[in-house]
Amino acid sequence: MRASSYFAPTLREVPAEAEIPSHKLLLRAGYLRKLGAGVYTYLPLAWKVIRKMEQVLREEQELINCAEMRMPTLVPKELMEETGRWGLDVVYKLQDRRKADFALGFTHEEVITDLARQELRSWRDLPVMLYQVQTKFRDEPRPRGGVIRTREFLMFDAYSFDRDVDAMDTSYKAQRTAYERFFQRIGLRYLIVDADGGAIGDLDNQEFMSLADAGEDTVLSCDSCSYAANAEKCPVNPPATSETATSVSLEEVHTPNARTIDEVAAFLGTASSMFIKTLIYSADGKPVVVLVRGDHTVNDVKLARLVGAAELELAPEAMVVAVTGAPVGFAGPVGLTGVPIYADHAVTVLQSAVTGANKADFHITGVAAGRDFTWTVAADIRVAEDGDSCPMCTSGTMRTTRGIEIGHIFKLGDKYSKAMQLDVTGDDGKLQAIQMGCYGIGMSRSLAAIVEASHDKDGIIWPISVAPFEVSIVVAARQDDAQYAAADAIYKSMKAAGLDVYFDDRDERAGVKFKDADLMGCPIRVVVGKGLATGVVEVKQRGTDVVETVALADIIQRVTVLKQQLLTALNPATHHV
RNA sequence: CGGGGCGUAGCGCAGUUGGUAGCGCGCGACAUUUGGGAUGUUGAGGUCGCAUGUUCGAAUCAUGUCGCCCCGACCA
Repeated sequence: MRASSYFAPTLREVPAEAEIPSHKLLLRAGYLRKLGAGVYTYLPLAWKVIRKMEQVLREEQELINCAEMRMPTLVPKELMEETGRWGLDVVYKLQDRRKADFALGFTHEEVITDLARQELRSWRDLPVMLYQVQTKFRDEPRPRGGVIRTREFLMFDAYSFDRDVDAMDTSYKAQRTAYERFFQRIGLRYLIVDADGGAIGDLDNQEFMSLADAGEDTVLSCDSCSYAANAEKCPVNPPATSETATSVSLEEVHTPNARTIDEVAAFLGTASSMFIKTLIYSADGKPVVVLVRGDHTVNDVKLARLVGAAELELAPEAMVVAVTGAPVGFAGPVGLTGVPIYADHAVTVLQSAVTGANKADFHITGVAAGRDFTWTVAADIRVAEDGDSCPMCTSGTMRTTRGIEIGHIFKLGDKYSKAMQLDVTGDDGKLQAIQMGCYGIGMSRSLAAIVEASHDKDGIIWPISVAPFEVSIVVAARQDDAQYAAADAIYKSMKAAGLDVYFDDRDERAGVKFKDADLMGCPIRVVVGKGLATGVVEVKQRGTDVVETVALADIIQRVTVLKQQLLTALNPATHHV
């Protein structure tokens, strides 16, 4: 491709809307433009990267016998109602001229399951794995981070259909391997973490996380074993030792205007870890009391699963007053009756704690768990934190980092097949529900994740497997006939040699072209300039400062070898994450 | 949806006590330059997000509204 007739509008200044590196660079380097909040146009460069990612994905899916297909974007309301998802807030809805309702596909379990139940008859038809790469629509409450979370985005989604749980496990593992190879080949380092399945279910599911400061998720990983989990999933070990019982007695203390843990802790001069944080939740409209240590945070996901509530949120003020008899900020477990009390393990060993007195402007000190209050259920309901002991190997320590969720694989079991009567005749002649799995990769998000992980102050540094161009040629002085002729000849022969090459033949000053080349981020740069007088050109790898001088006659050969080396470095057989 | 911030030229921004708009970059032309975002001369480009109101007069004040960004909620 010749720059003189290409469309890659670069910006010298960073648009005010961008904050994270990938967003800034993708805008500046001419990959993306915003149309509205969470709605982006992928300019030629970005689209080319996406297409290259897709190609790698296709090769890997082919290896596990997963076939590409394409489902509609318009999904009839009736189908969505079968699984109860028509009413979800994230669904974009529209009507046709006959007033028929449709959803814009935000995922395709319903469509694929409908197809499968019409076509799959016998266990002999299984297994089947299918995938597509398609635009998804979700009415996100808050799009953010450029292309990290958008309302319209490109996603790979695959679905597996198996006769039983063992076969489903096999499909799940095959996809996991395909994912590992895919991410390695596109040069994106990742961590596989245990995750919460959200509304889709609570069977085995794992997320592929690209570690980045701009990530939306908190990831905990063990510094000793290989265990890692999303913070919303990560189990917390119960306290190893219980505190020795003390004979401190209860004392009511006046704490005027001190409502938060920090305020009361400062007022009393007591550490927040000695507090019992008492929160009133509304679980499907009914009050529930939750106790965690003052320095801990309630894990809403764990709590919702424990309580078994569909809707769980902090109770409105009126409910708090009704339950505790005090305004918000003075709740405590002592003397609370008639409401289920869920206590985190860490709370059940406290022996001289501070908590609210269920009375305005008063707290109680010297509170002993078991002696002064009891609980309905003691469980793990707090968010895991940096420094916690590992729930798997118990000898390691968990450390936190931020991560971008680039892939998620799920075992669905029979959740959708039962809801939608997807069954086949088994080898015993009886109908049985199919075991499903579903697998997703955020393509546009992965694009951003690569940039987050691979850039410097000058621009993007693409892994060669997905770079928009493998090589970029810069003619230092376009108006020098000899230079231009040489560069043009190199360009043509590189194309003939099968290299994906970008030729910056614009009549710009050399500096401008160098800056743009760095921004764009192609892995190999060839400069045709002064050296031409002695028959040489320069070769430089993006991200390094080593400049190689290569004889004109050897340039194709040299660049081809370099390309091969860079590709080999990304090969799953040799590339260890 | 709650909290905070911002809407003025393609991009980044300024605009005083209310008097009908400016700077830098970018863009066009010309000249001089030419290996890391050149310099000079000159030129084009704006219903100041939108609406209503106050006023002789509104980018500026008031009310409303729309949009965008960040934090939180939310995120199959």
